[in-house]
Amino acid sequence: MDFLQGLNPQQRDAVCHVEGPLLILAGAGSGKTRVITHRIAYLIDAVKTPGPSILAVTFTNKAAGEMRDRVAGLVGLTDWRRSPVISTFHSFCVRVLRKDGDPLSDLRSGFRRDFTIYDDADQLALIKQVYRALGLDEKFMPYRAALSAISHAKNQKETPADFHRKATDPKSSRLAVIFEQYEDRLRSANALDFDDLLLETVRLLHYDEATRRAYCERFQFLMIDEYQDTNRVQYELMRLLTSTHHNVCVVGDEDQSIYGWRGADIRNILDFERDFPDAKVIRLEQNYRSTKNILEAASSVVAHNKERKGKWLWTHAAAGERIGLYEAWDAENEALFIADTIENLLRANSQERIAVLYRTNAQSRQLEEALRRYGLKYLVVGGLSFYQRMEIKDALAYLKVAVSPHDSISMARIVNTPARGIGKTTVEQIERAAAEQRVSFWTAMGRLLEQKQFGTRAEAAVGAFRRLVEELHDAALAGMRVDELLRLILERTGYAKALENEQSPEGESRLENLNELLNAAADSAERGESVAEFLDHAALVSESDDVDESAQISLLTVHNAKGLEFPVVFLAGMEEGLFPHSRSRESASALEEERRLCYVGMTRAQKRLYMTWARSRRRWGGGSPEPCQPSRFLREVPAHLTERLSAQTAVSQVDLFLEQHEVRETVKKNLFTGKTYNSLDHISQFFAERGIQPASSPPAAPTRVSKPAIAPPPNSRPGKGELRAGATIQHPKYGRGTILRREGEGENAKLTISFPGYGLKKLVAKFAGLKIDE
DNA sequence: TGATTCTACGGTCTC
DNA sequence: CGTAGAATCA
Repeated sequence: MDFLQGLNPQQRDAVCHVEGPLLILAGAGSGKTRVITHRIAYLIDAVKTPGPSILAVTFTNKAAGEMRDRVAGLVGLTDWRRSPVISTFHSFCVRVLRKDGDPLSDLRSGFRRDFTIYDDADQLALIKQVYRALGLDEKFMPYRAALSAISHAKNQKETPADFHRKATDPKSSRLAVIFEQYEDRLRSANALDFDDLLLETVRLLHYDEATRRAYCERFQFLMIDEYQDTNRVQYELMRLLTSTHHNVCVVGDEDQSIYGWRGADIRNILDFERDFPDAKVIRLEQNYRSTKNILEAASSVVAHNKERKGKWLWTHAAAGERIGLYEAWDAENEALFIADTIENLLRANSQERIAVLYRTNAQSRQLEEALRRYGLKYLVVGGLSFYQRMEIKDALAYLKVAVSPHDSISMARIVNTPARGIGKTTVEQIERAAAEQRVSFWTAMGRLLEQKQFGTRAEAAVGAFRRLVEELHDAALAGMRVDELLRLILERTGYAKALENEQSPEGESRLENLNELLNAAADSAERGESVAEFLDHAALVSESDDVDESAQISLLTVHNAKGLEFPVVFLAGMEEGLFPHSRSRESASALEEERRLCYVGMTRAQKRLYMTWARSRRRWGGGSPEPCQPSRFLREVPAHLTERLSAQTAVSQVDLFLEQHEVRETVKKNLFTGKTYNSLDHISQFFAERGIQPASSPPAAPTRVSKPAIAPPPNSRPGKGELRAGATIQHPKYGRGTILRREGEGENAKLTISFPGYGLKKLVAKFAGLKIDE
């Protein structure tokens, strides 16, 4: 097969370049992925490079999966042993550490290859624990701010000791203590956070020459996608992996660098030629995606930036329609305009794919409401993802604990879930002991138990819990399949039972989700993966991995839209303070990043681009609307490329005070069941990662959810002299009532009782002081 | 002890 | 408006 067929001269140059460093500056829509995949195929097929000696790194699992599929399609590889390694930075590092991480225990106390990964929810829980231990609350500094300070420090290779040394005021020395405890706790839990995955891999390769040499020899060719978004640590990793050869090809676009706040260092791409003086630079400037007008508008905006290498994209495409500008009265009107326009577009072409992009997730709600009023189906990307759901996090926490009982964050999550009588005081007691003795929660719990430090009630509860964890841990050690282990967990912990007993639509939905997780676990086990591997996958899925491009109408943040394209794009909320965001106003470089973000948004559009703004917008629910100024980015679009739009008649006709409430309710409900309804499909797809090409996904499911019926109370079975369902009782305050439901046994049983005139009450038998009516 | 209600507070993007 | 933590109640 000829991999050069259908490529333009620059693309062809890039594909044929074999030895030595290569920088590809690939403008938006210039066929970047095509070049990367063809180059890999070329290396394998024409240069006869063995697949496994090629490493290609991307930022998202989705991008990696797509690339794998496309390469496989080009060279017809079905045997994974001959395939190139295509993965994300994070997955790659996890693989290295799990396989060859042993020497790291010299550098990091307590490190073992069976470490757990802390995702950002875990990190948040961890920092909260640290705060609590130090008697701090968010008034000192928001959790997120502390985490981001720590993350930045780590990425600069700063230690808590450095922080202490630099600390001049009480606040920064307090922060140093937080940092120190955070790190301590990670170590005693044998856990690595996202930063650590990269950082420790770098330290390992730096420290252990044999390992480094092995990896350098194995990977003769290294390719890095989205190079403009790499941070300093990723850069170092790249340098280490190319320390014996310089066969590194990086692909990026400085105009699309939008992750500076996350530590991406734009210098990495700006300075590549200085780092590798013999680098060849290829510019891909022909755009194959957008119309001339859209391309020119976007280029004009980004041209206002100073920090760039400078390139000007061109296209053979026709001018196309002009950029539609709409000025709305308020945010609601803006949303209705968008919904109305979409309806018209769909009437003209029912197959049209449309995206509504916005700066902040909070904007999605109003847009959702408007689309619902029009009865339009849509898909929100990046809401609550499958793995962030409570029941899924709980189940995964149990799995993590089964694998590694020292994982204190997971332990804290499940120690009393479902409720088993280990209350706040007991948990605090154990946590205090753990912090004092610098051991894990699990170890501390065992010690306290042996020293008989608990009261009788707590002792029984903790003892039972310990036996439960031991049982699960033994099962995990014995190599039980992950789906069986999960089933065991759900059964032995009473988790599934508790949900069944709820008899509520919500409980049912949670059970369904857990079933879905079981399916994924079964698939994973079928592929011969261990429990730990299953957990690694779960930790490394990201929001943007479940973007479903086949959905007709997508709502997503501009950040999430990176790498995607849509025939029609709306950019909503183009206002000063929102886009560019108010947080970026002080710094020139932050403002440039906002501008690049705007550029990314605009260049997602193929045929038609709309930009809208509202003259007033309320910051949140109850507050009063605040006046807004149009975004400066709107002024940076040359006037001759735009057309002003006015509201369609339909918009003013929509009058919905009555409907509004209902719509709100529906949206709310949907937050629970429907918002990411597609991620259920995607989870199995994700776990099938290396597997078969997924069948093209069906269009988005209808989002008009029917209200779930309230479950009727279970049949009453009258019993004599007992607090049974159906019994009639007397309450000191509420008088006569009927027991509808009973949960649990003995004096701790919870009773749901209907009192005429007072409604339903949930009471605990031993506190309620009930008398049975004869 | 655990569930429910109340209150105070606050907002980017997220591997 | 939504959330998280505190206060309250049974």
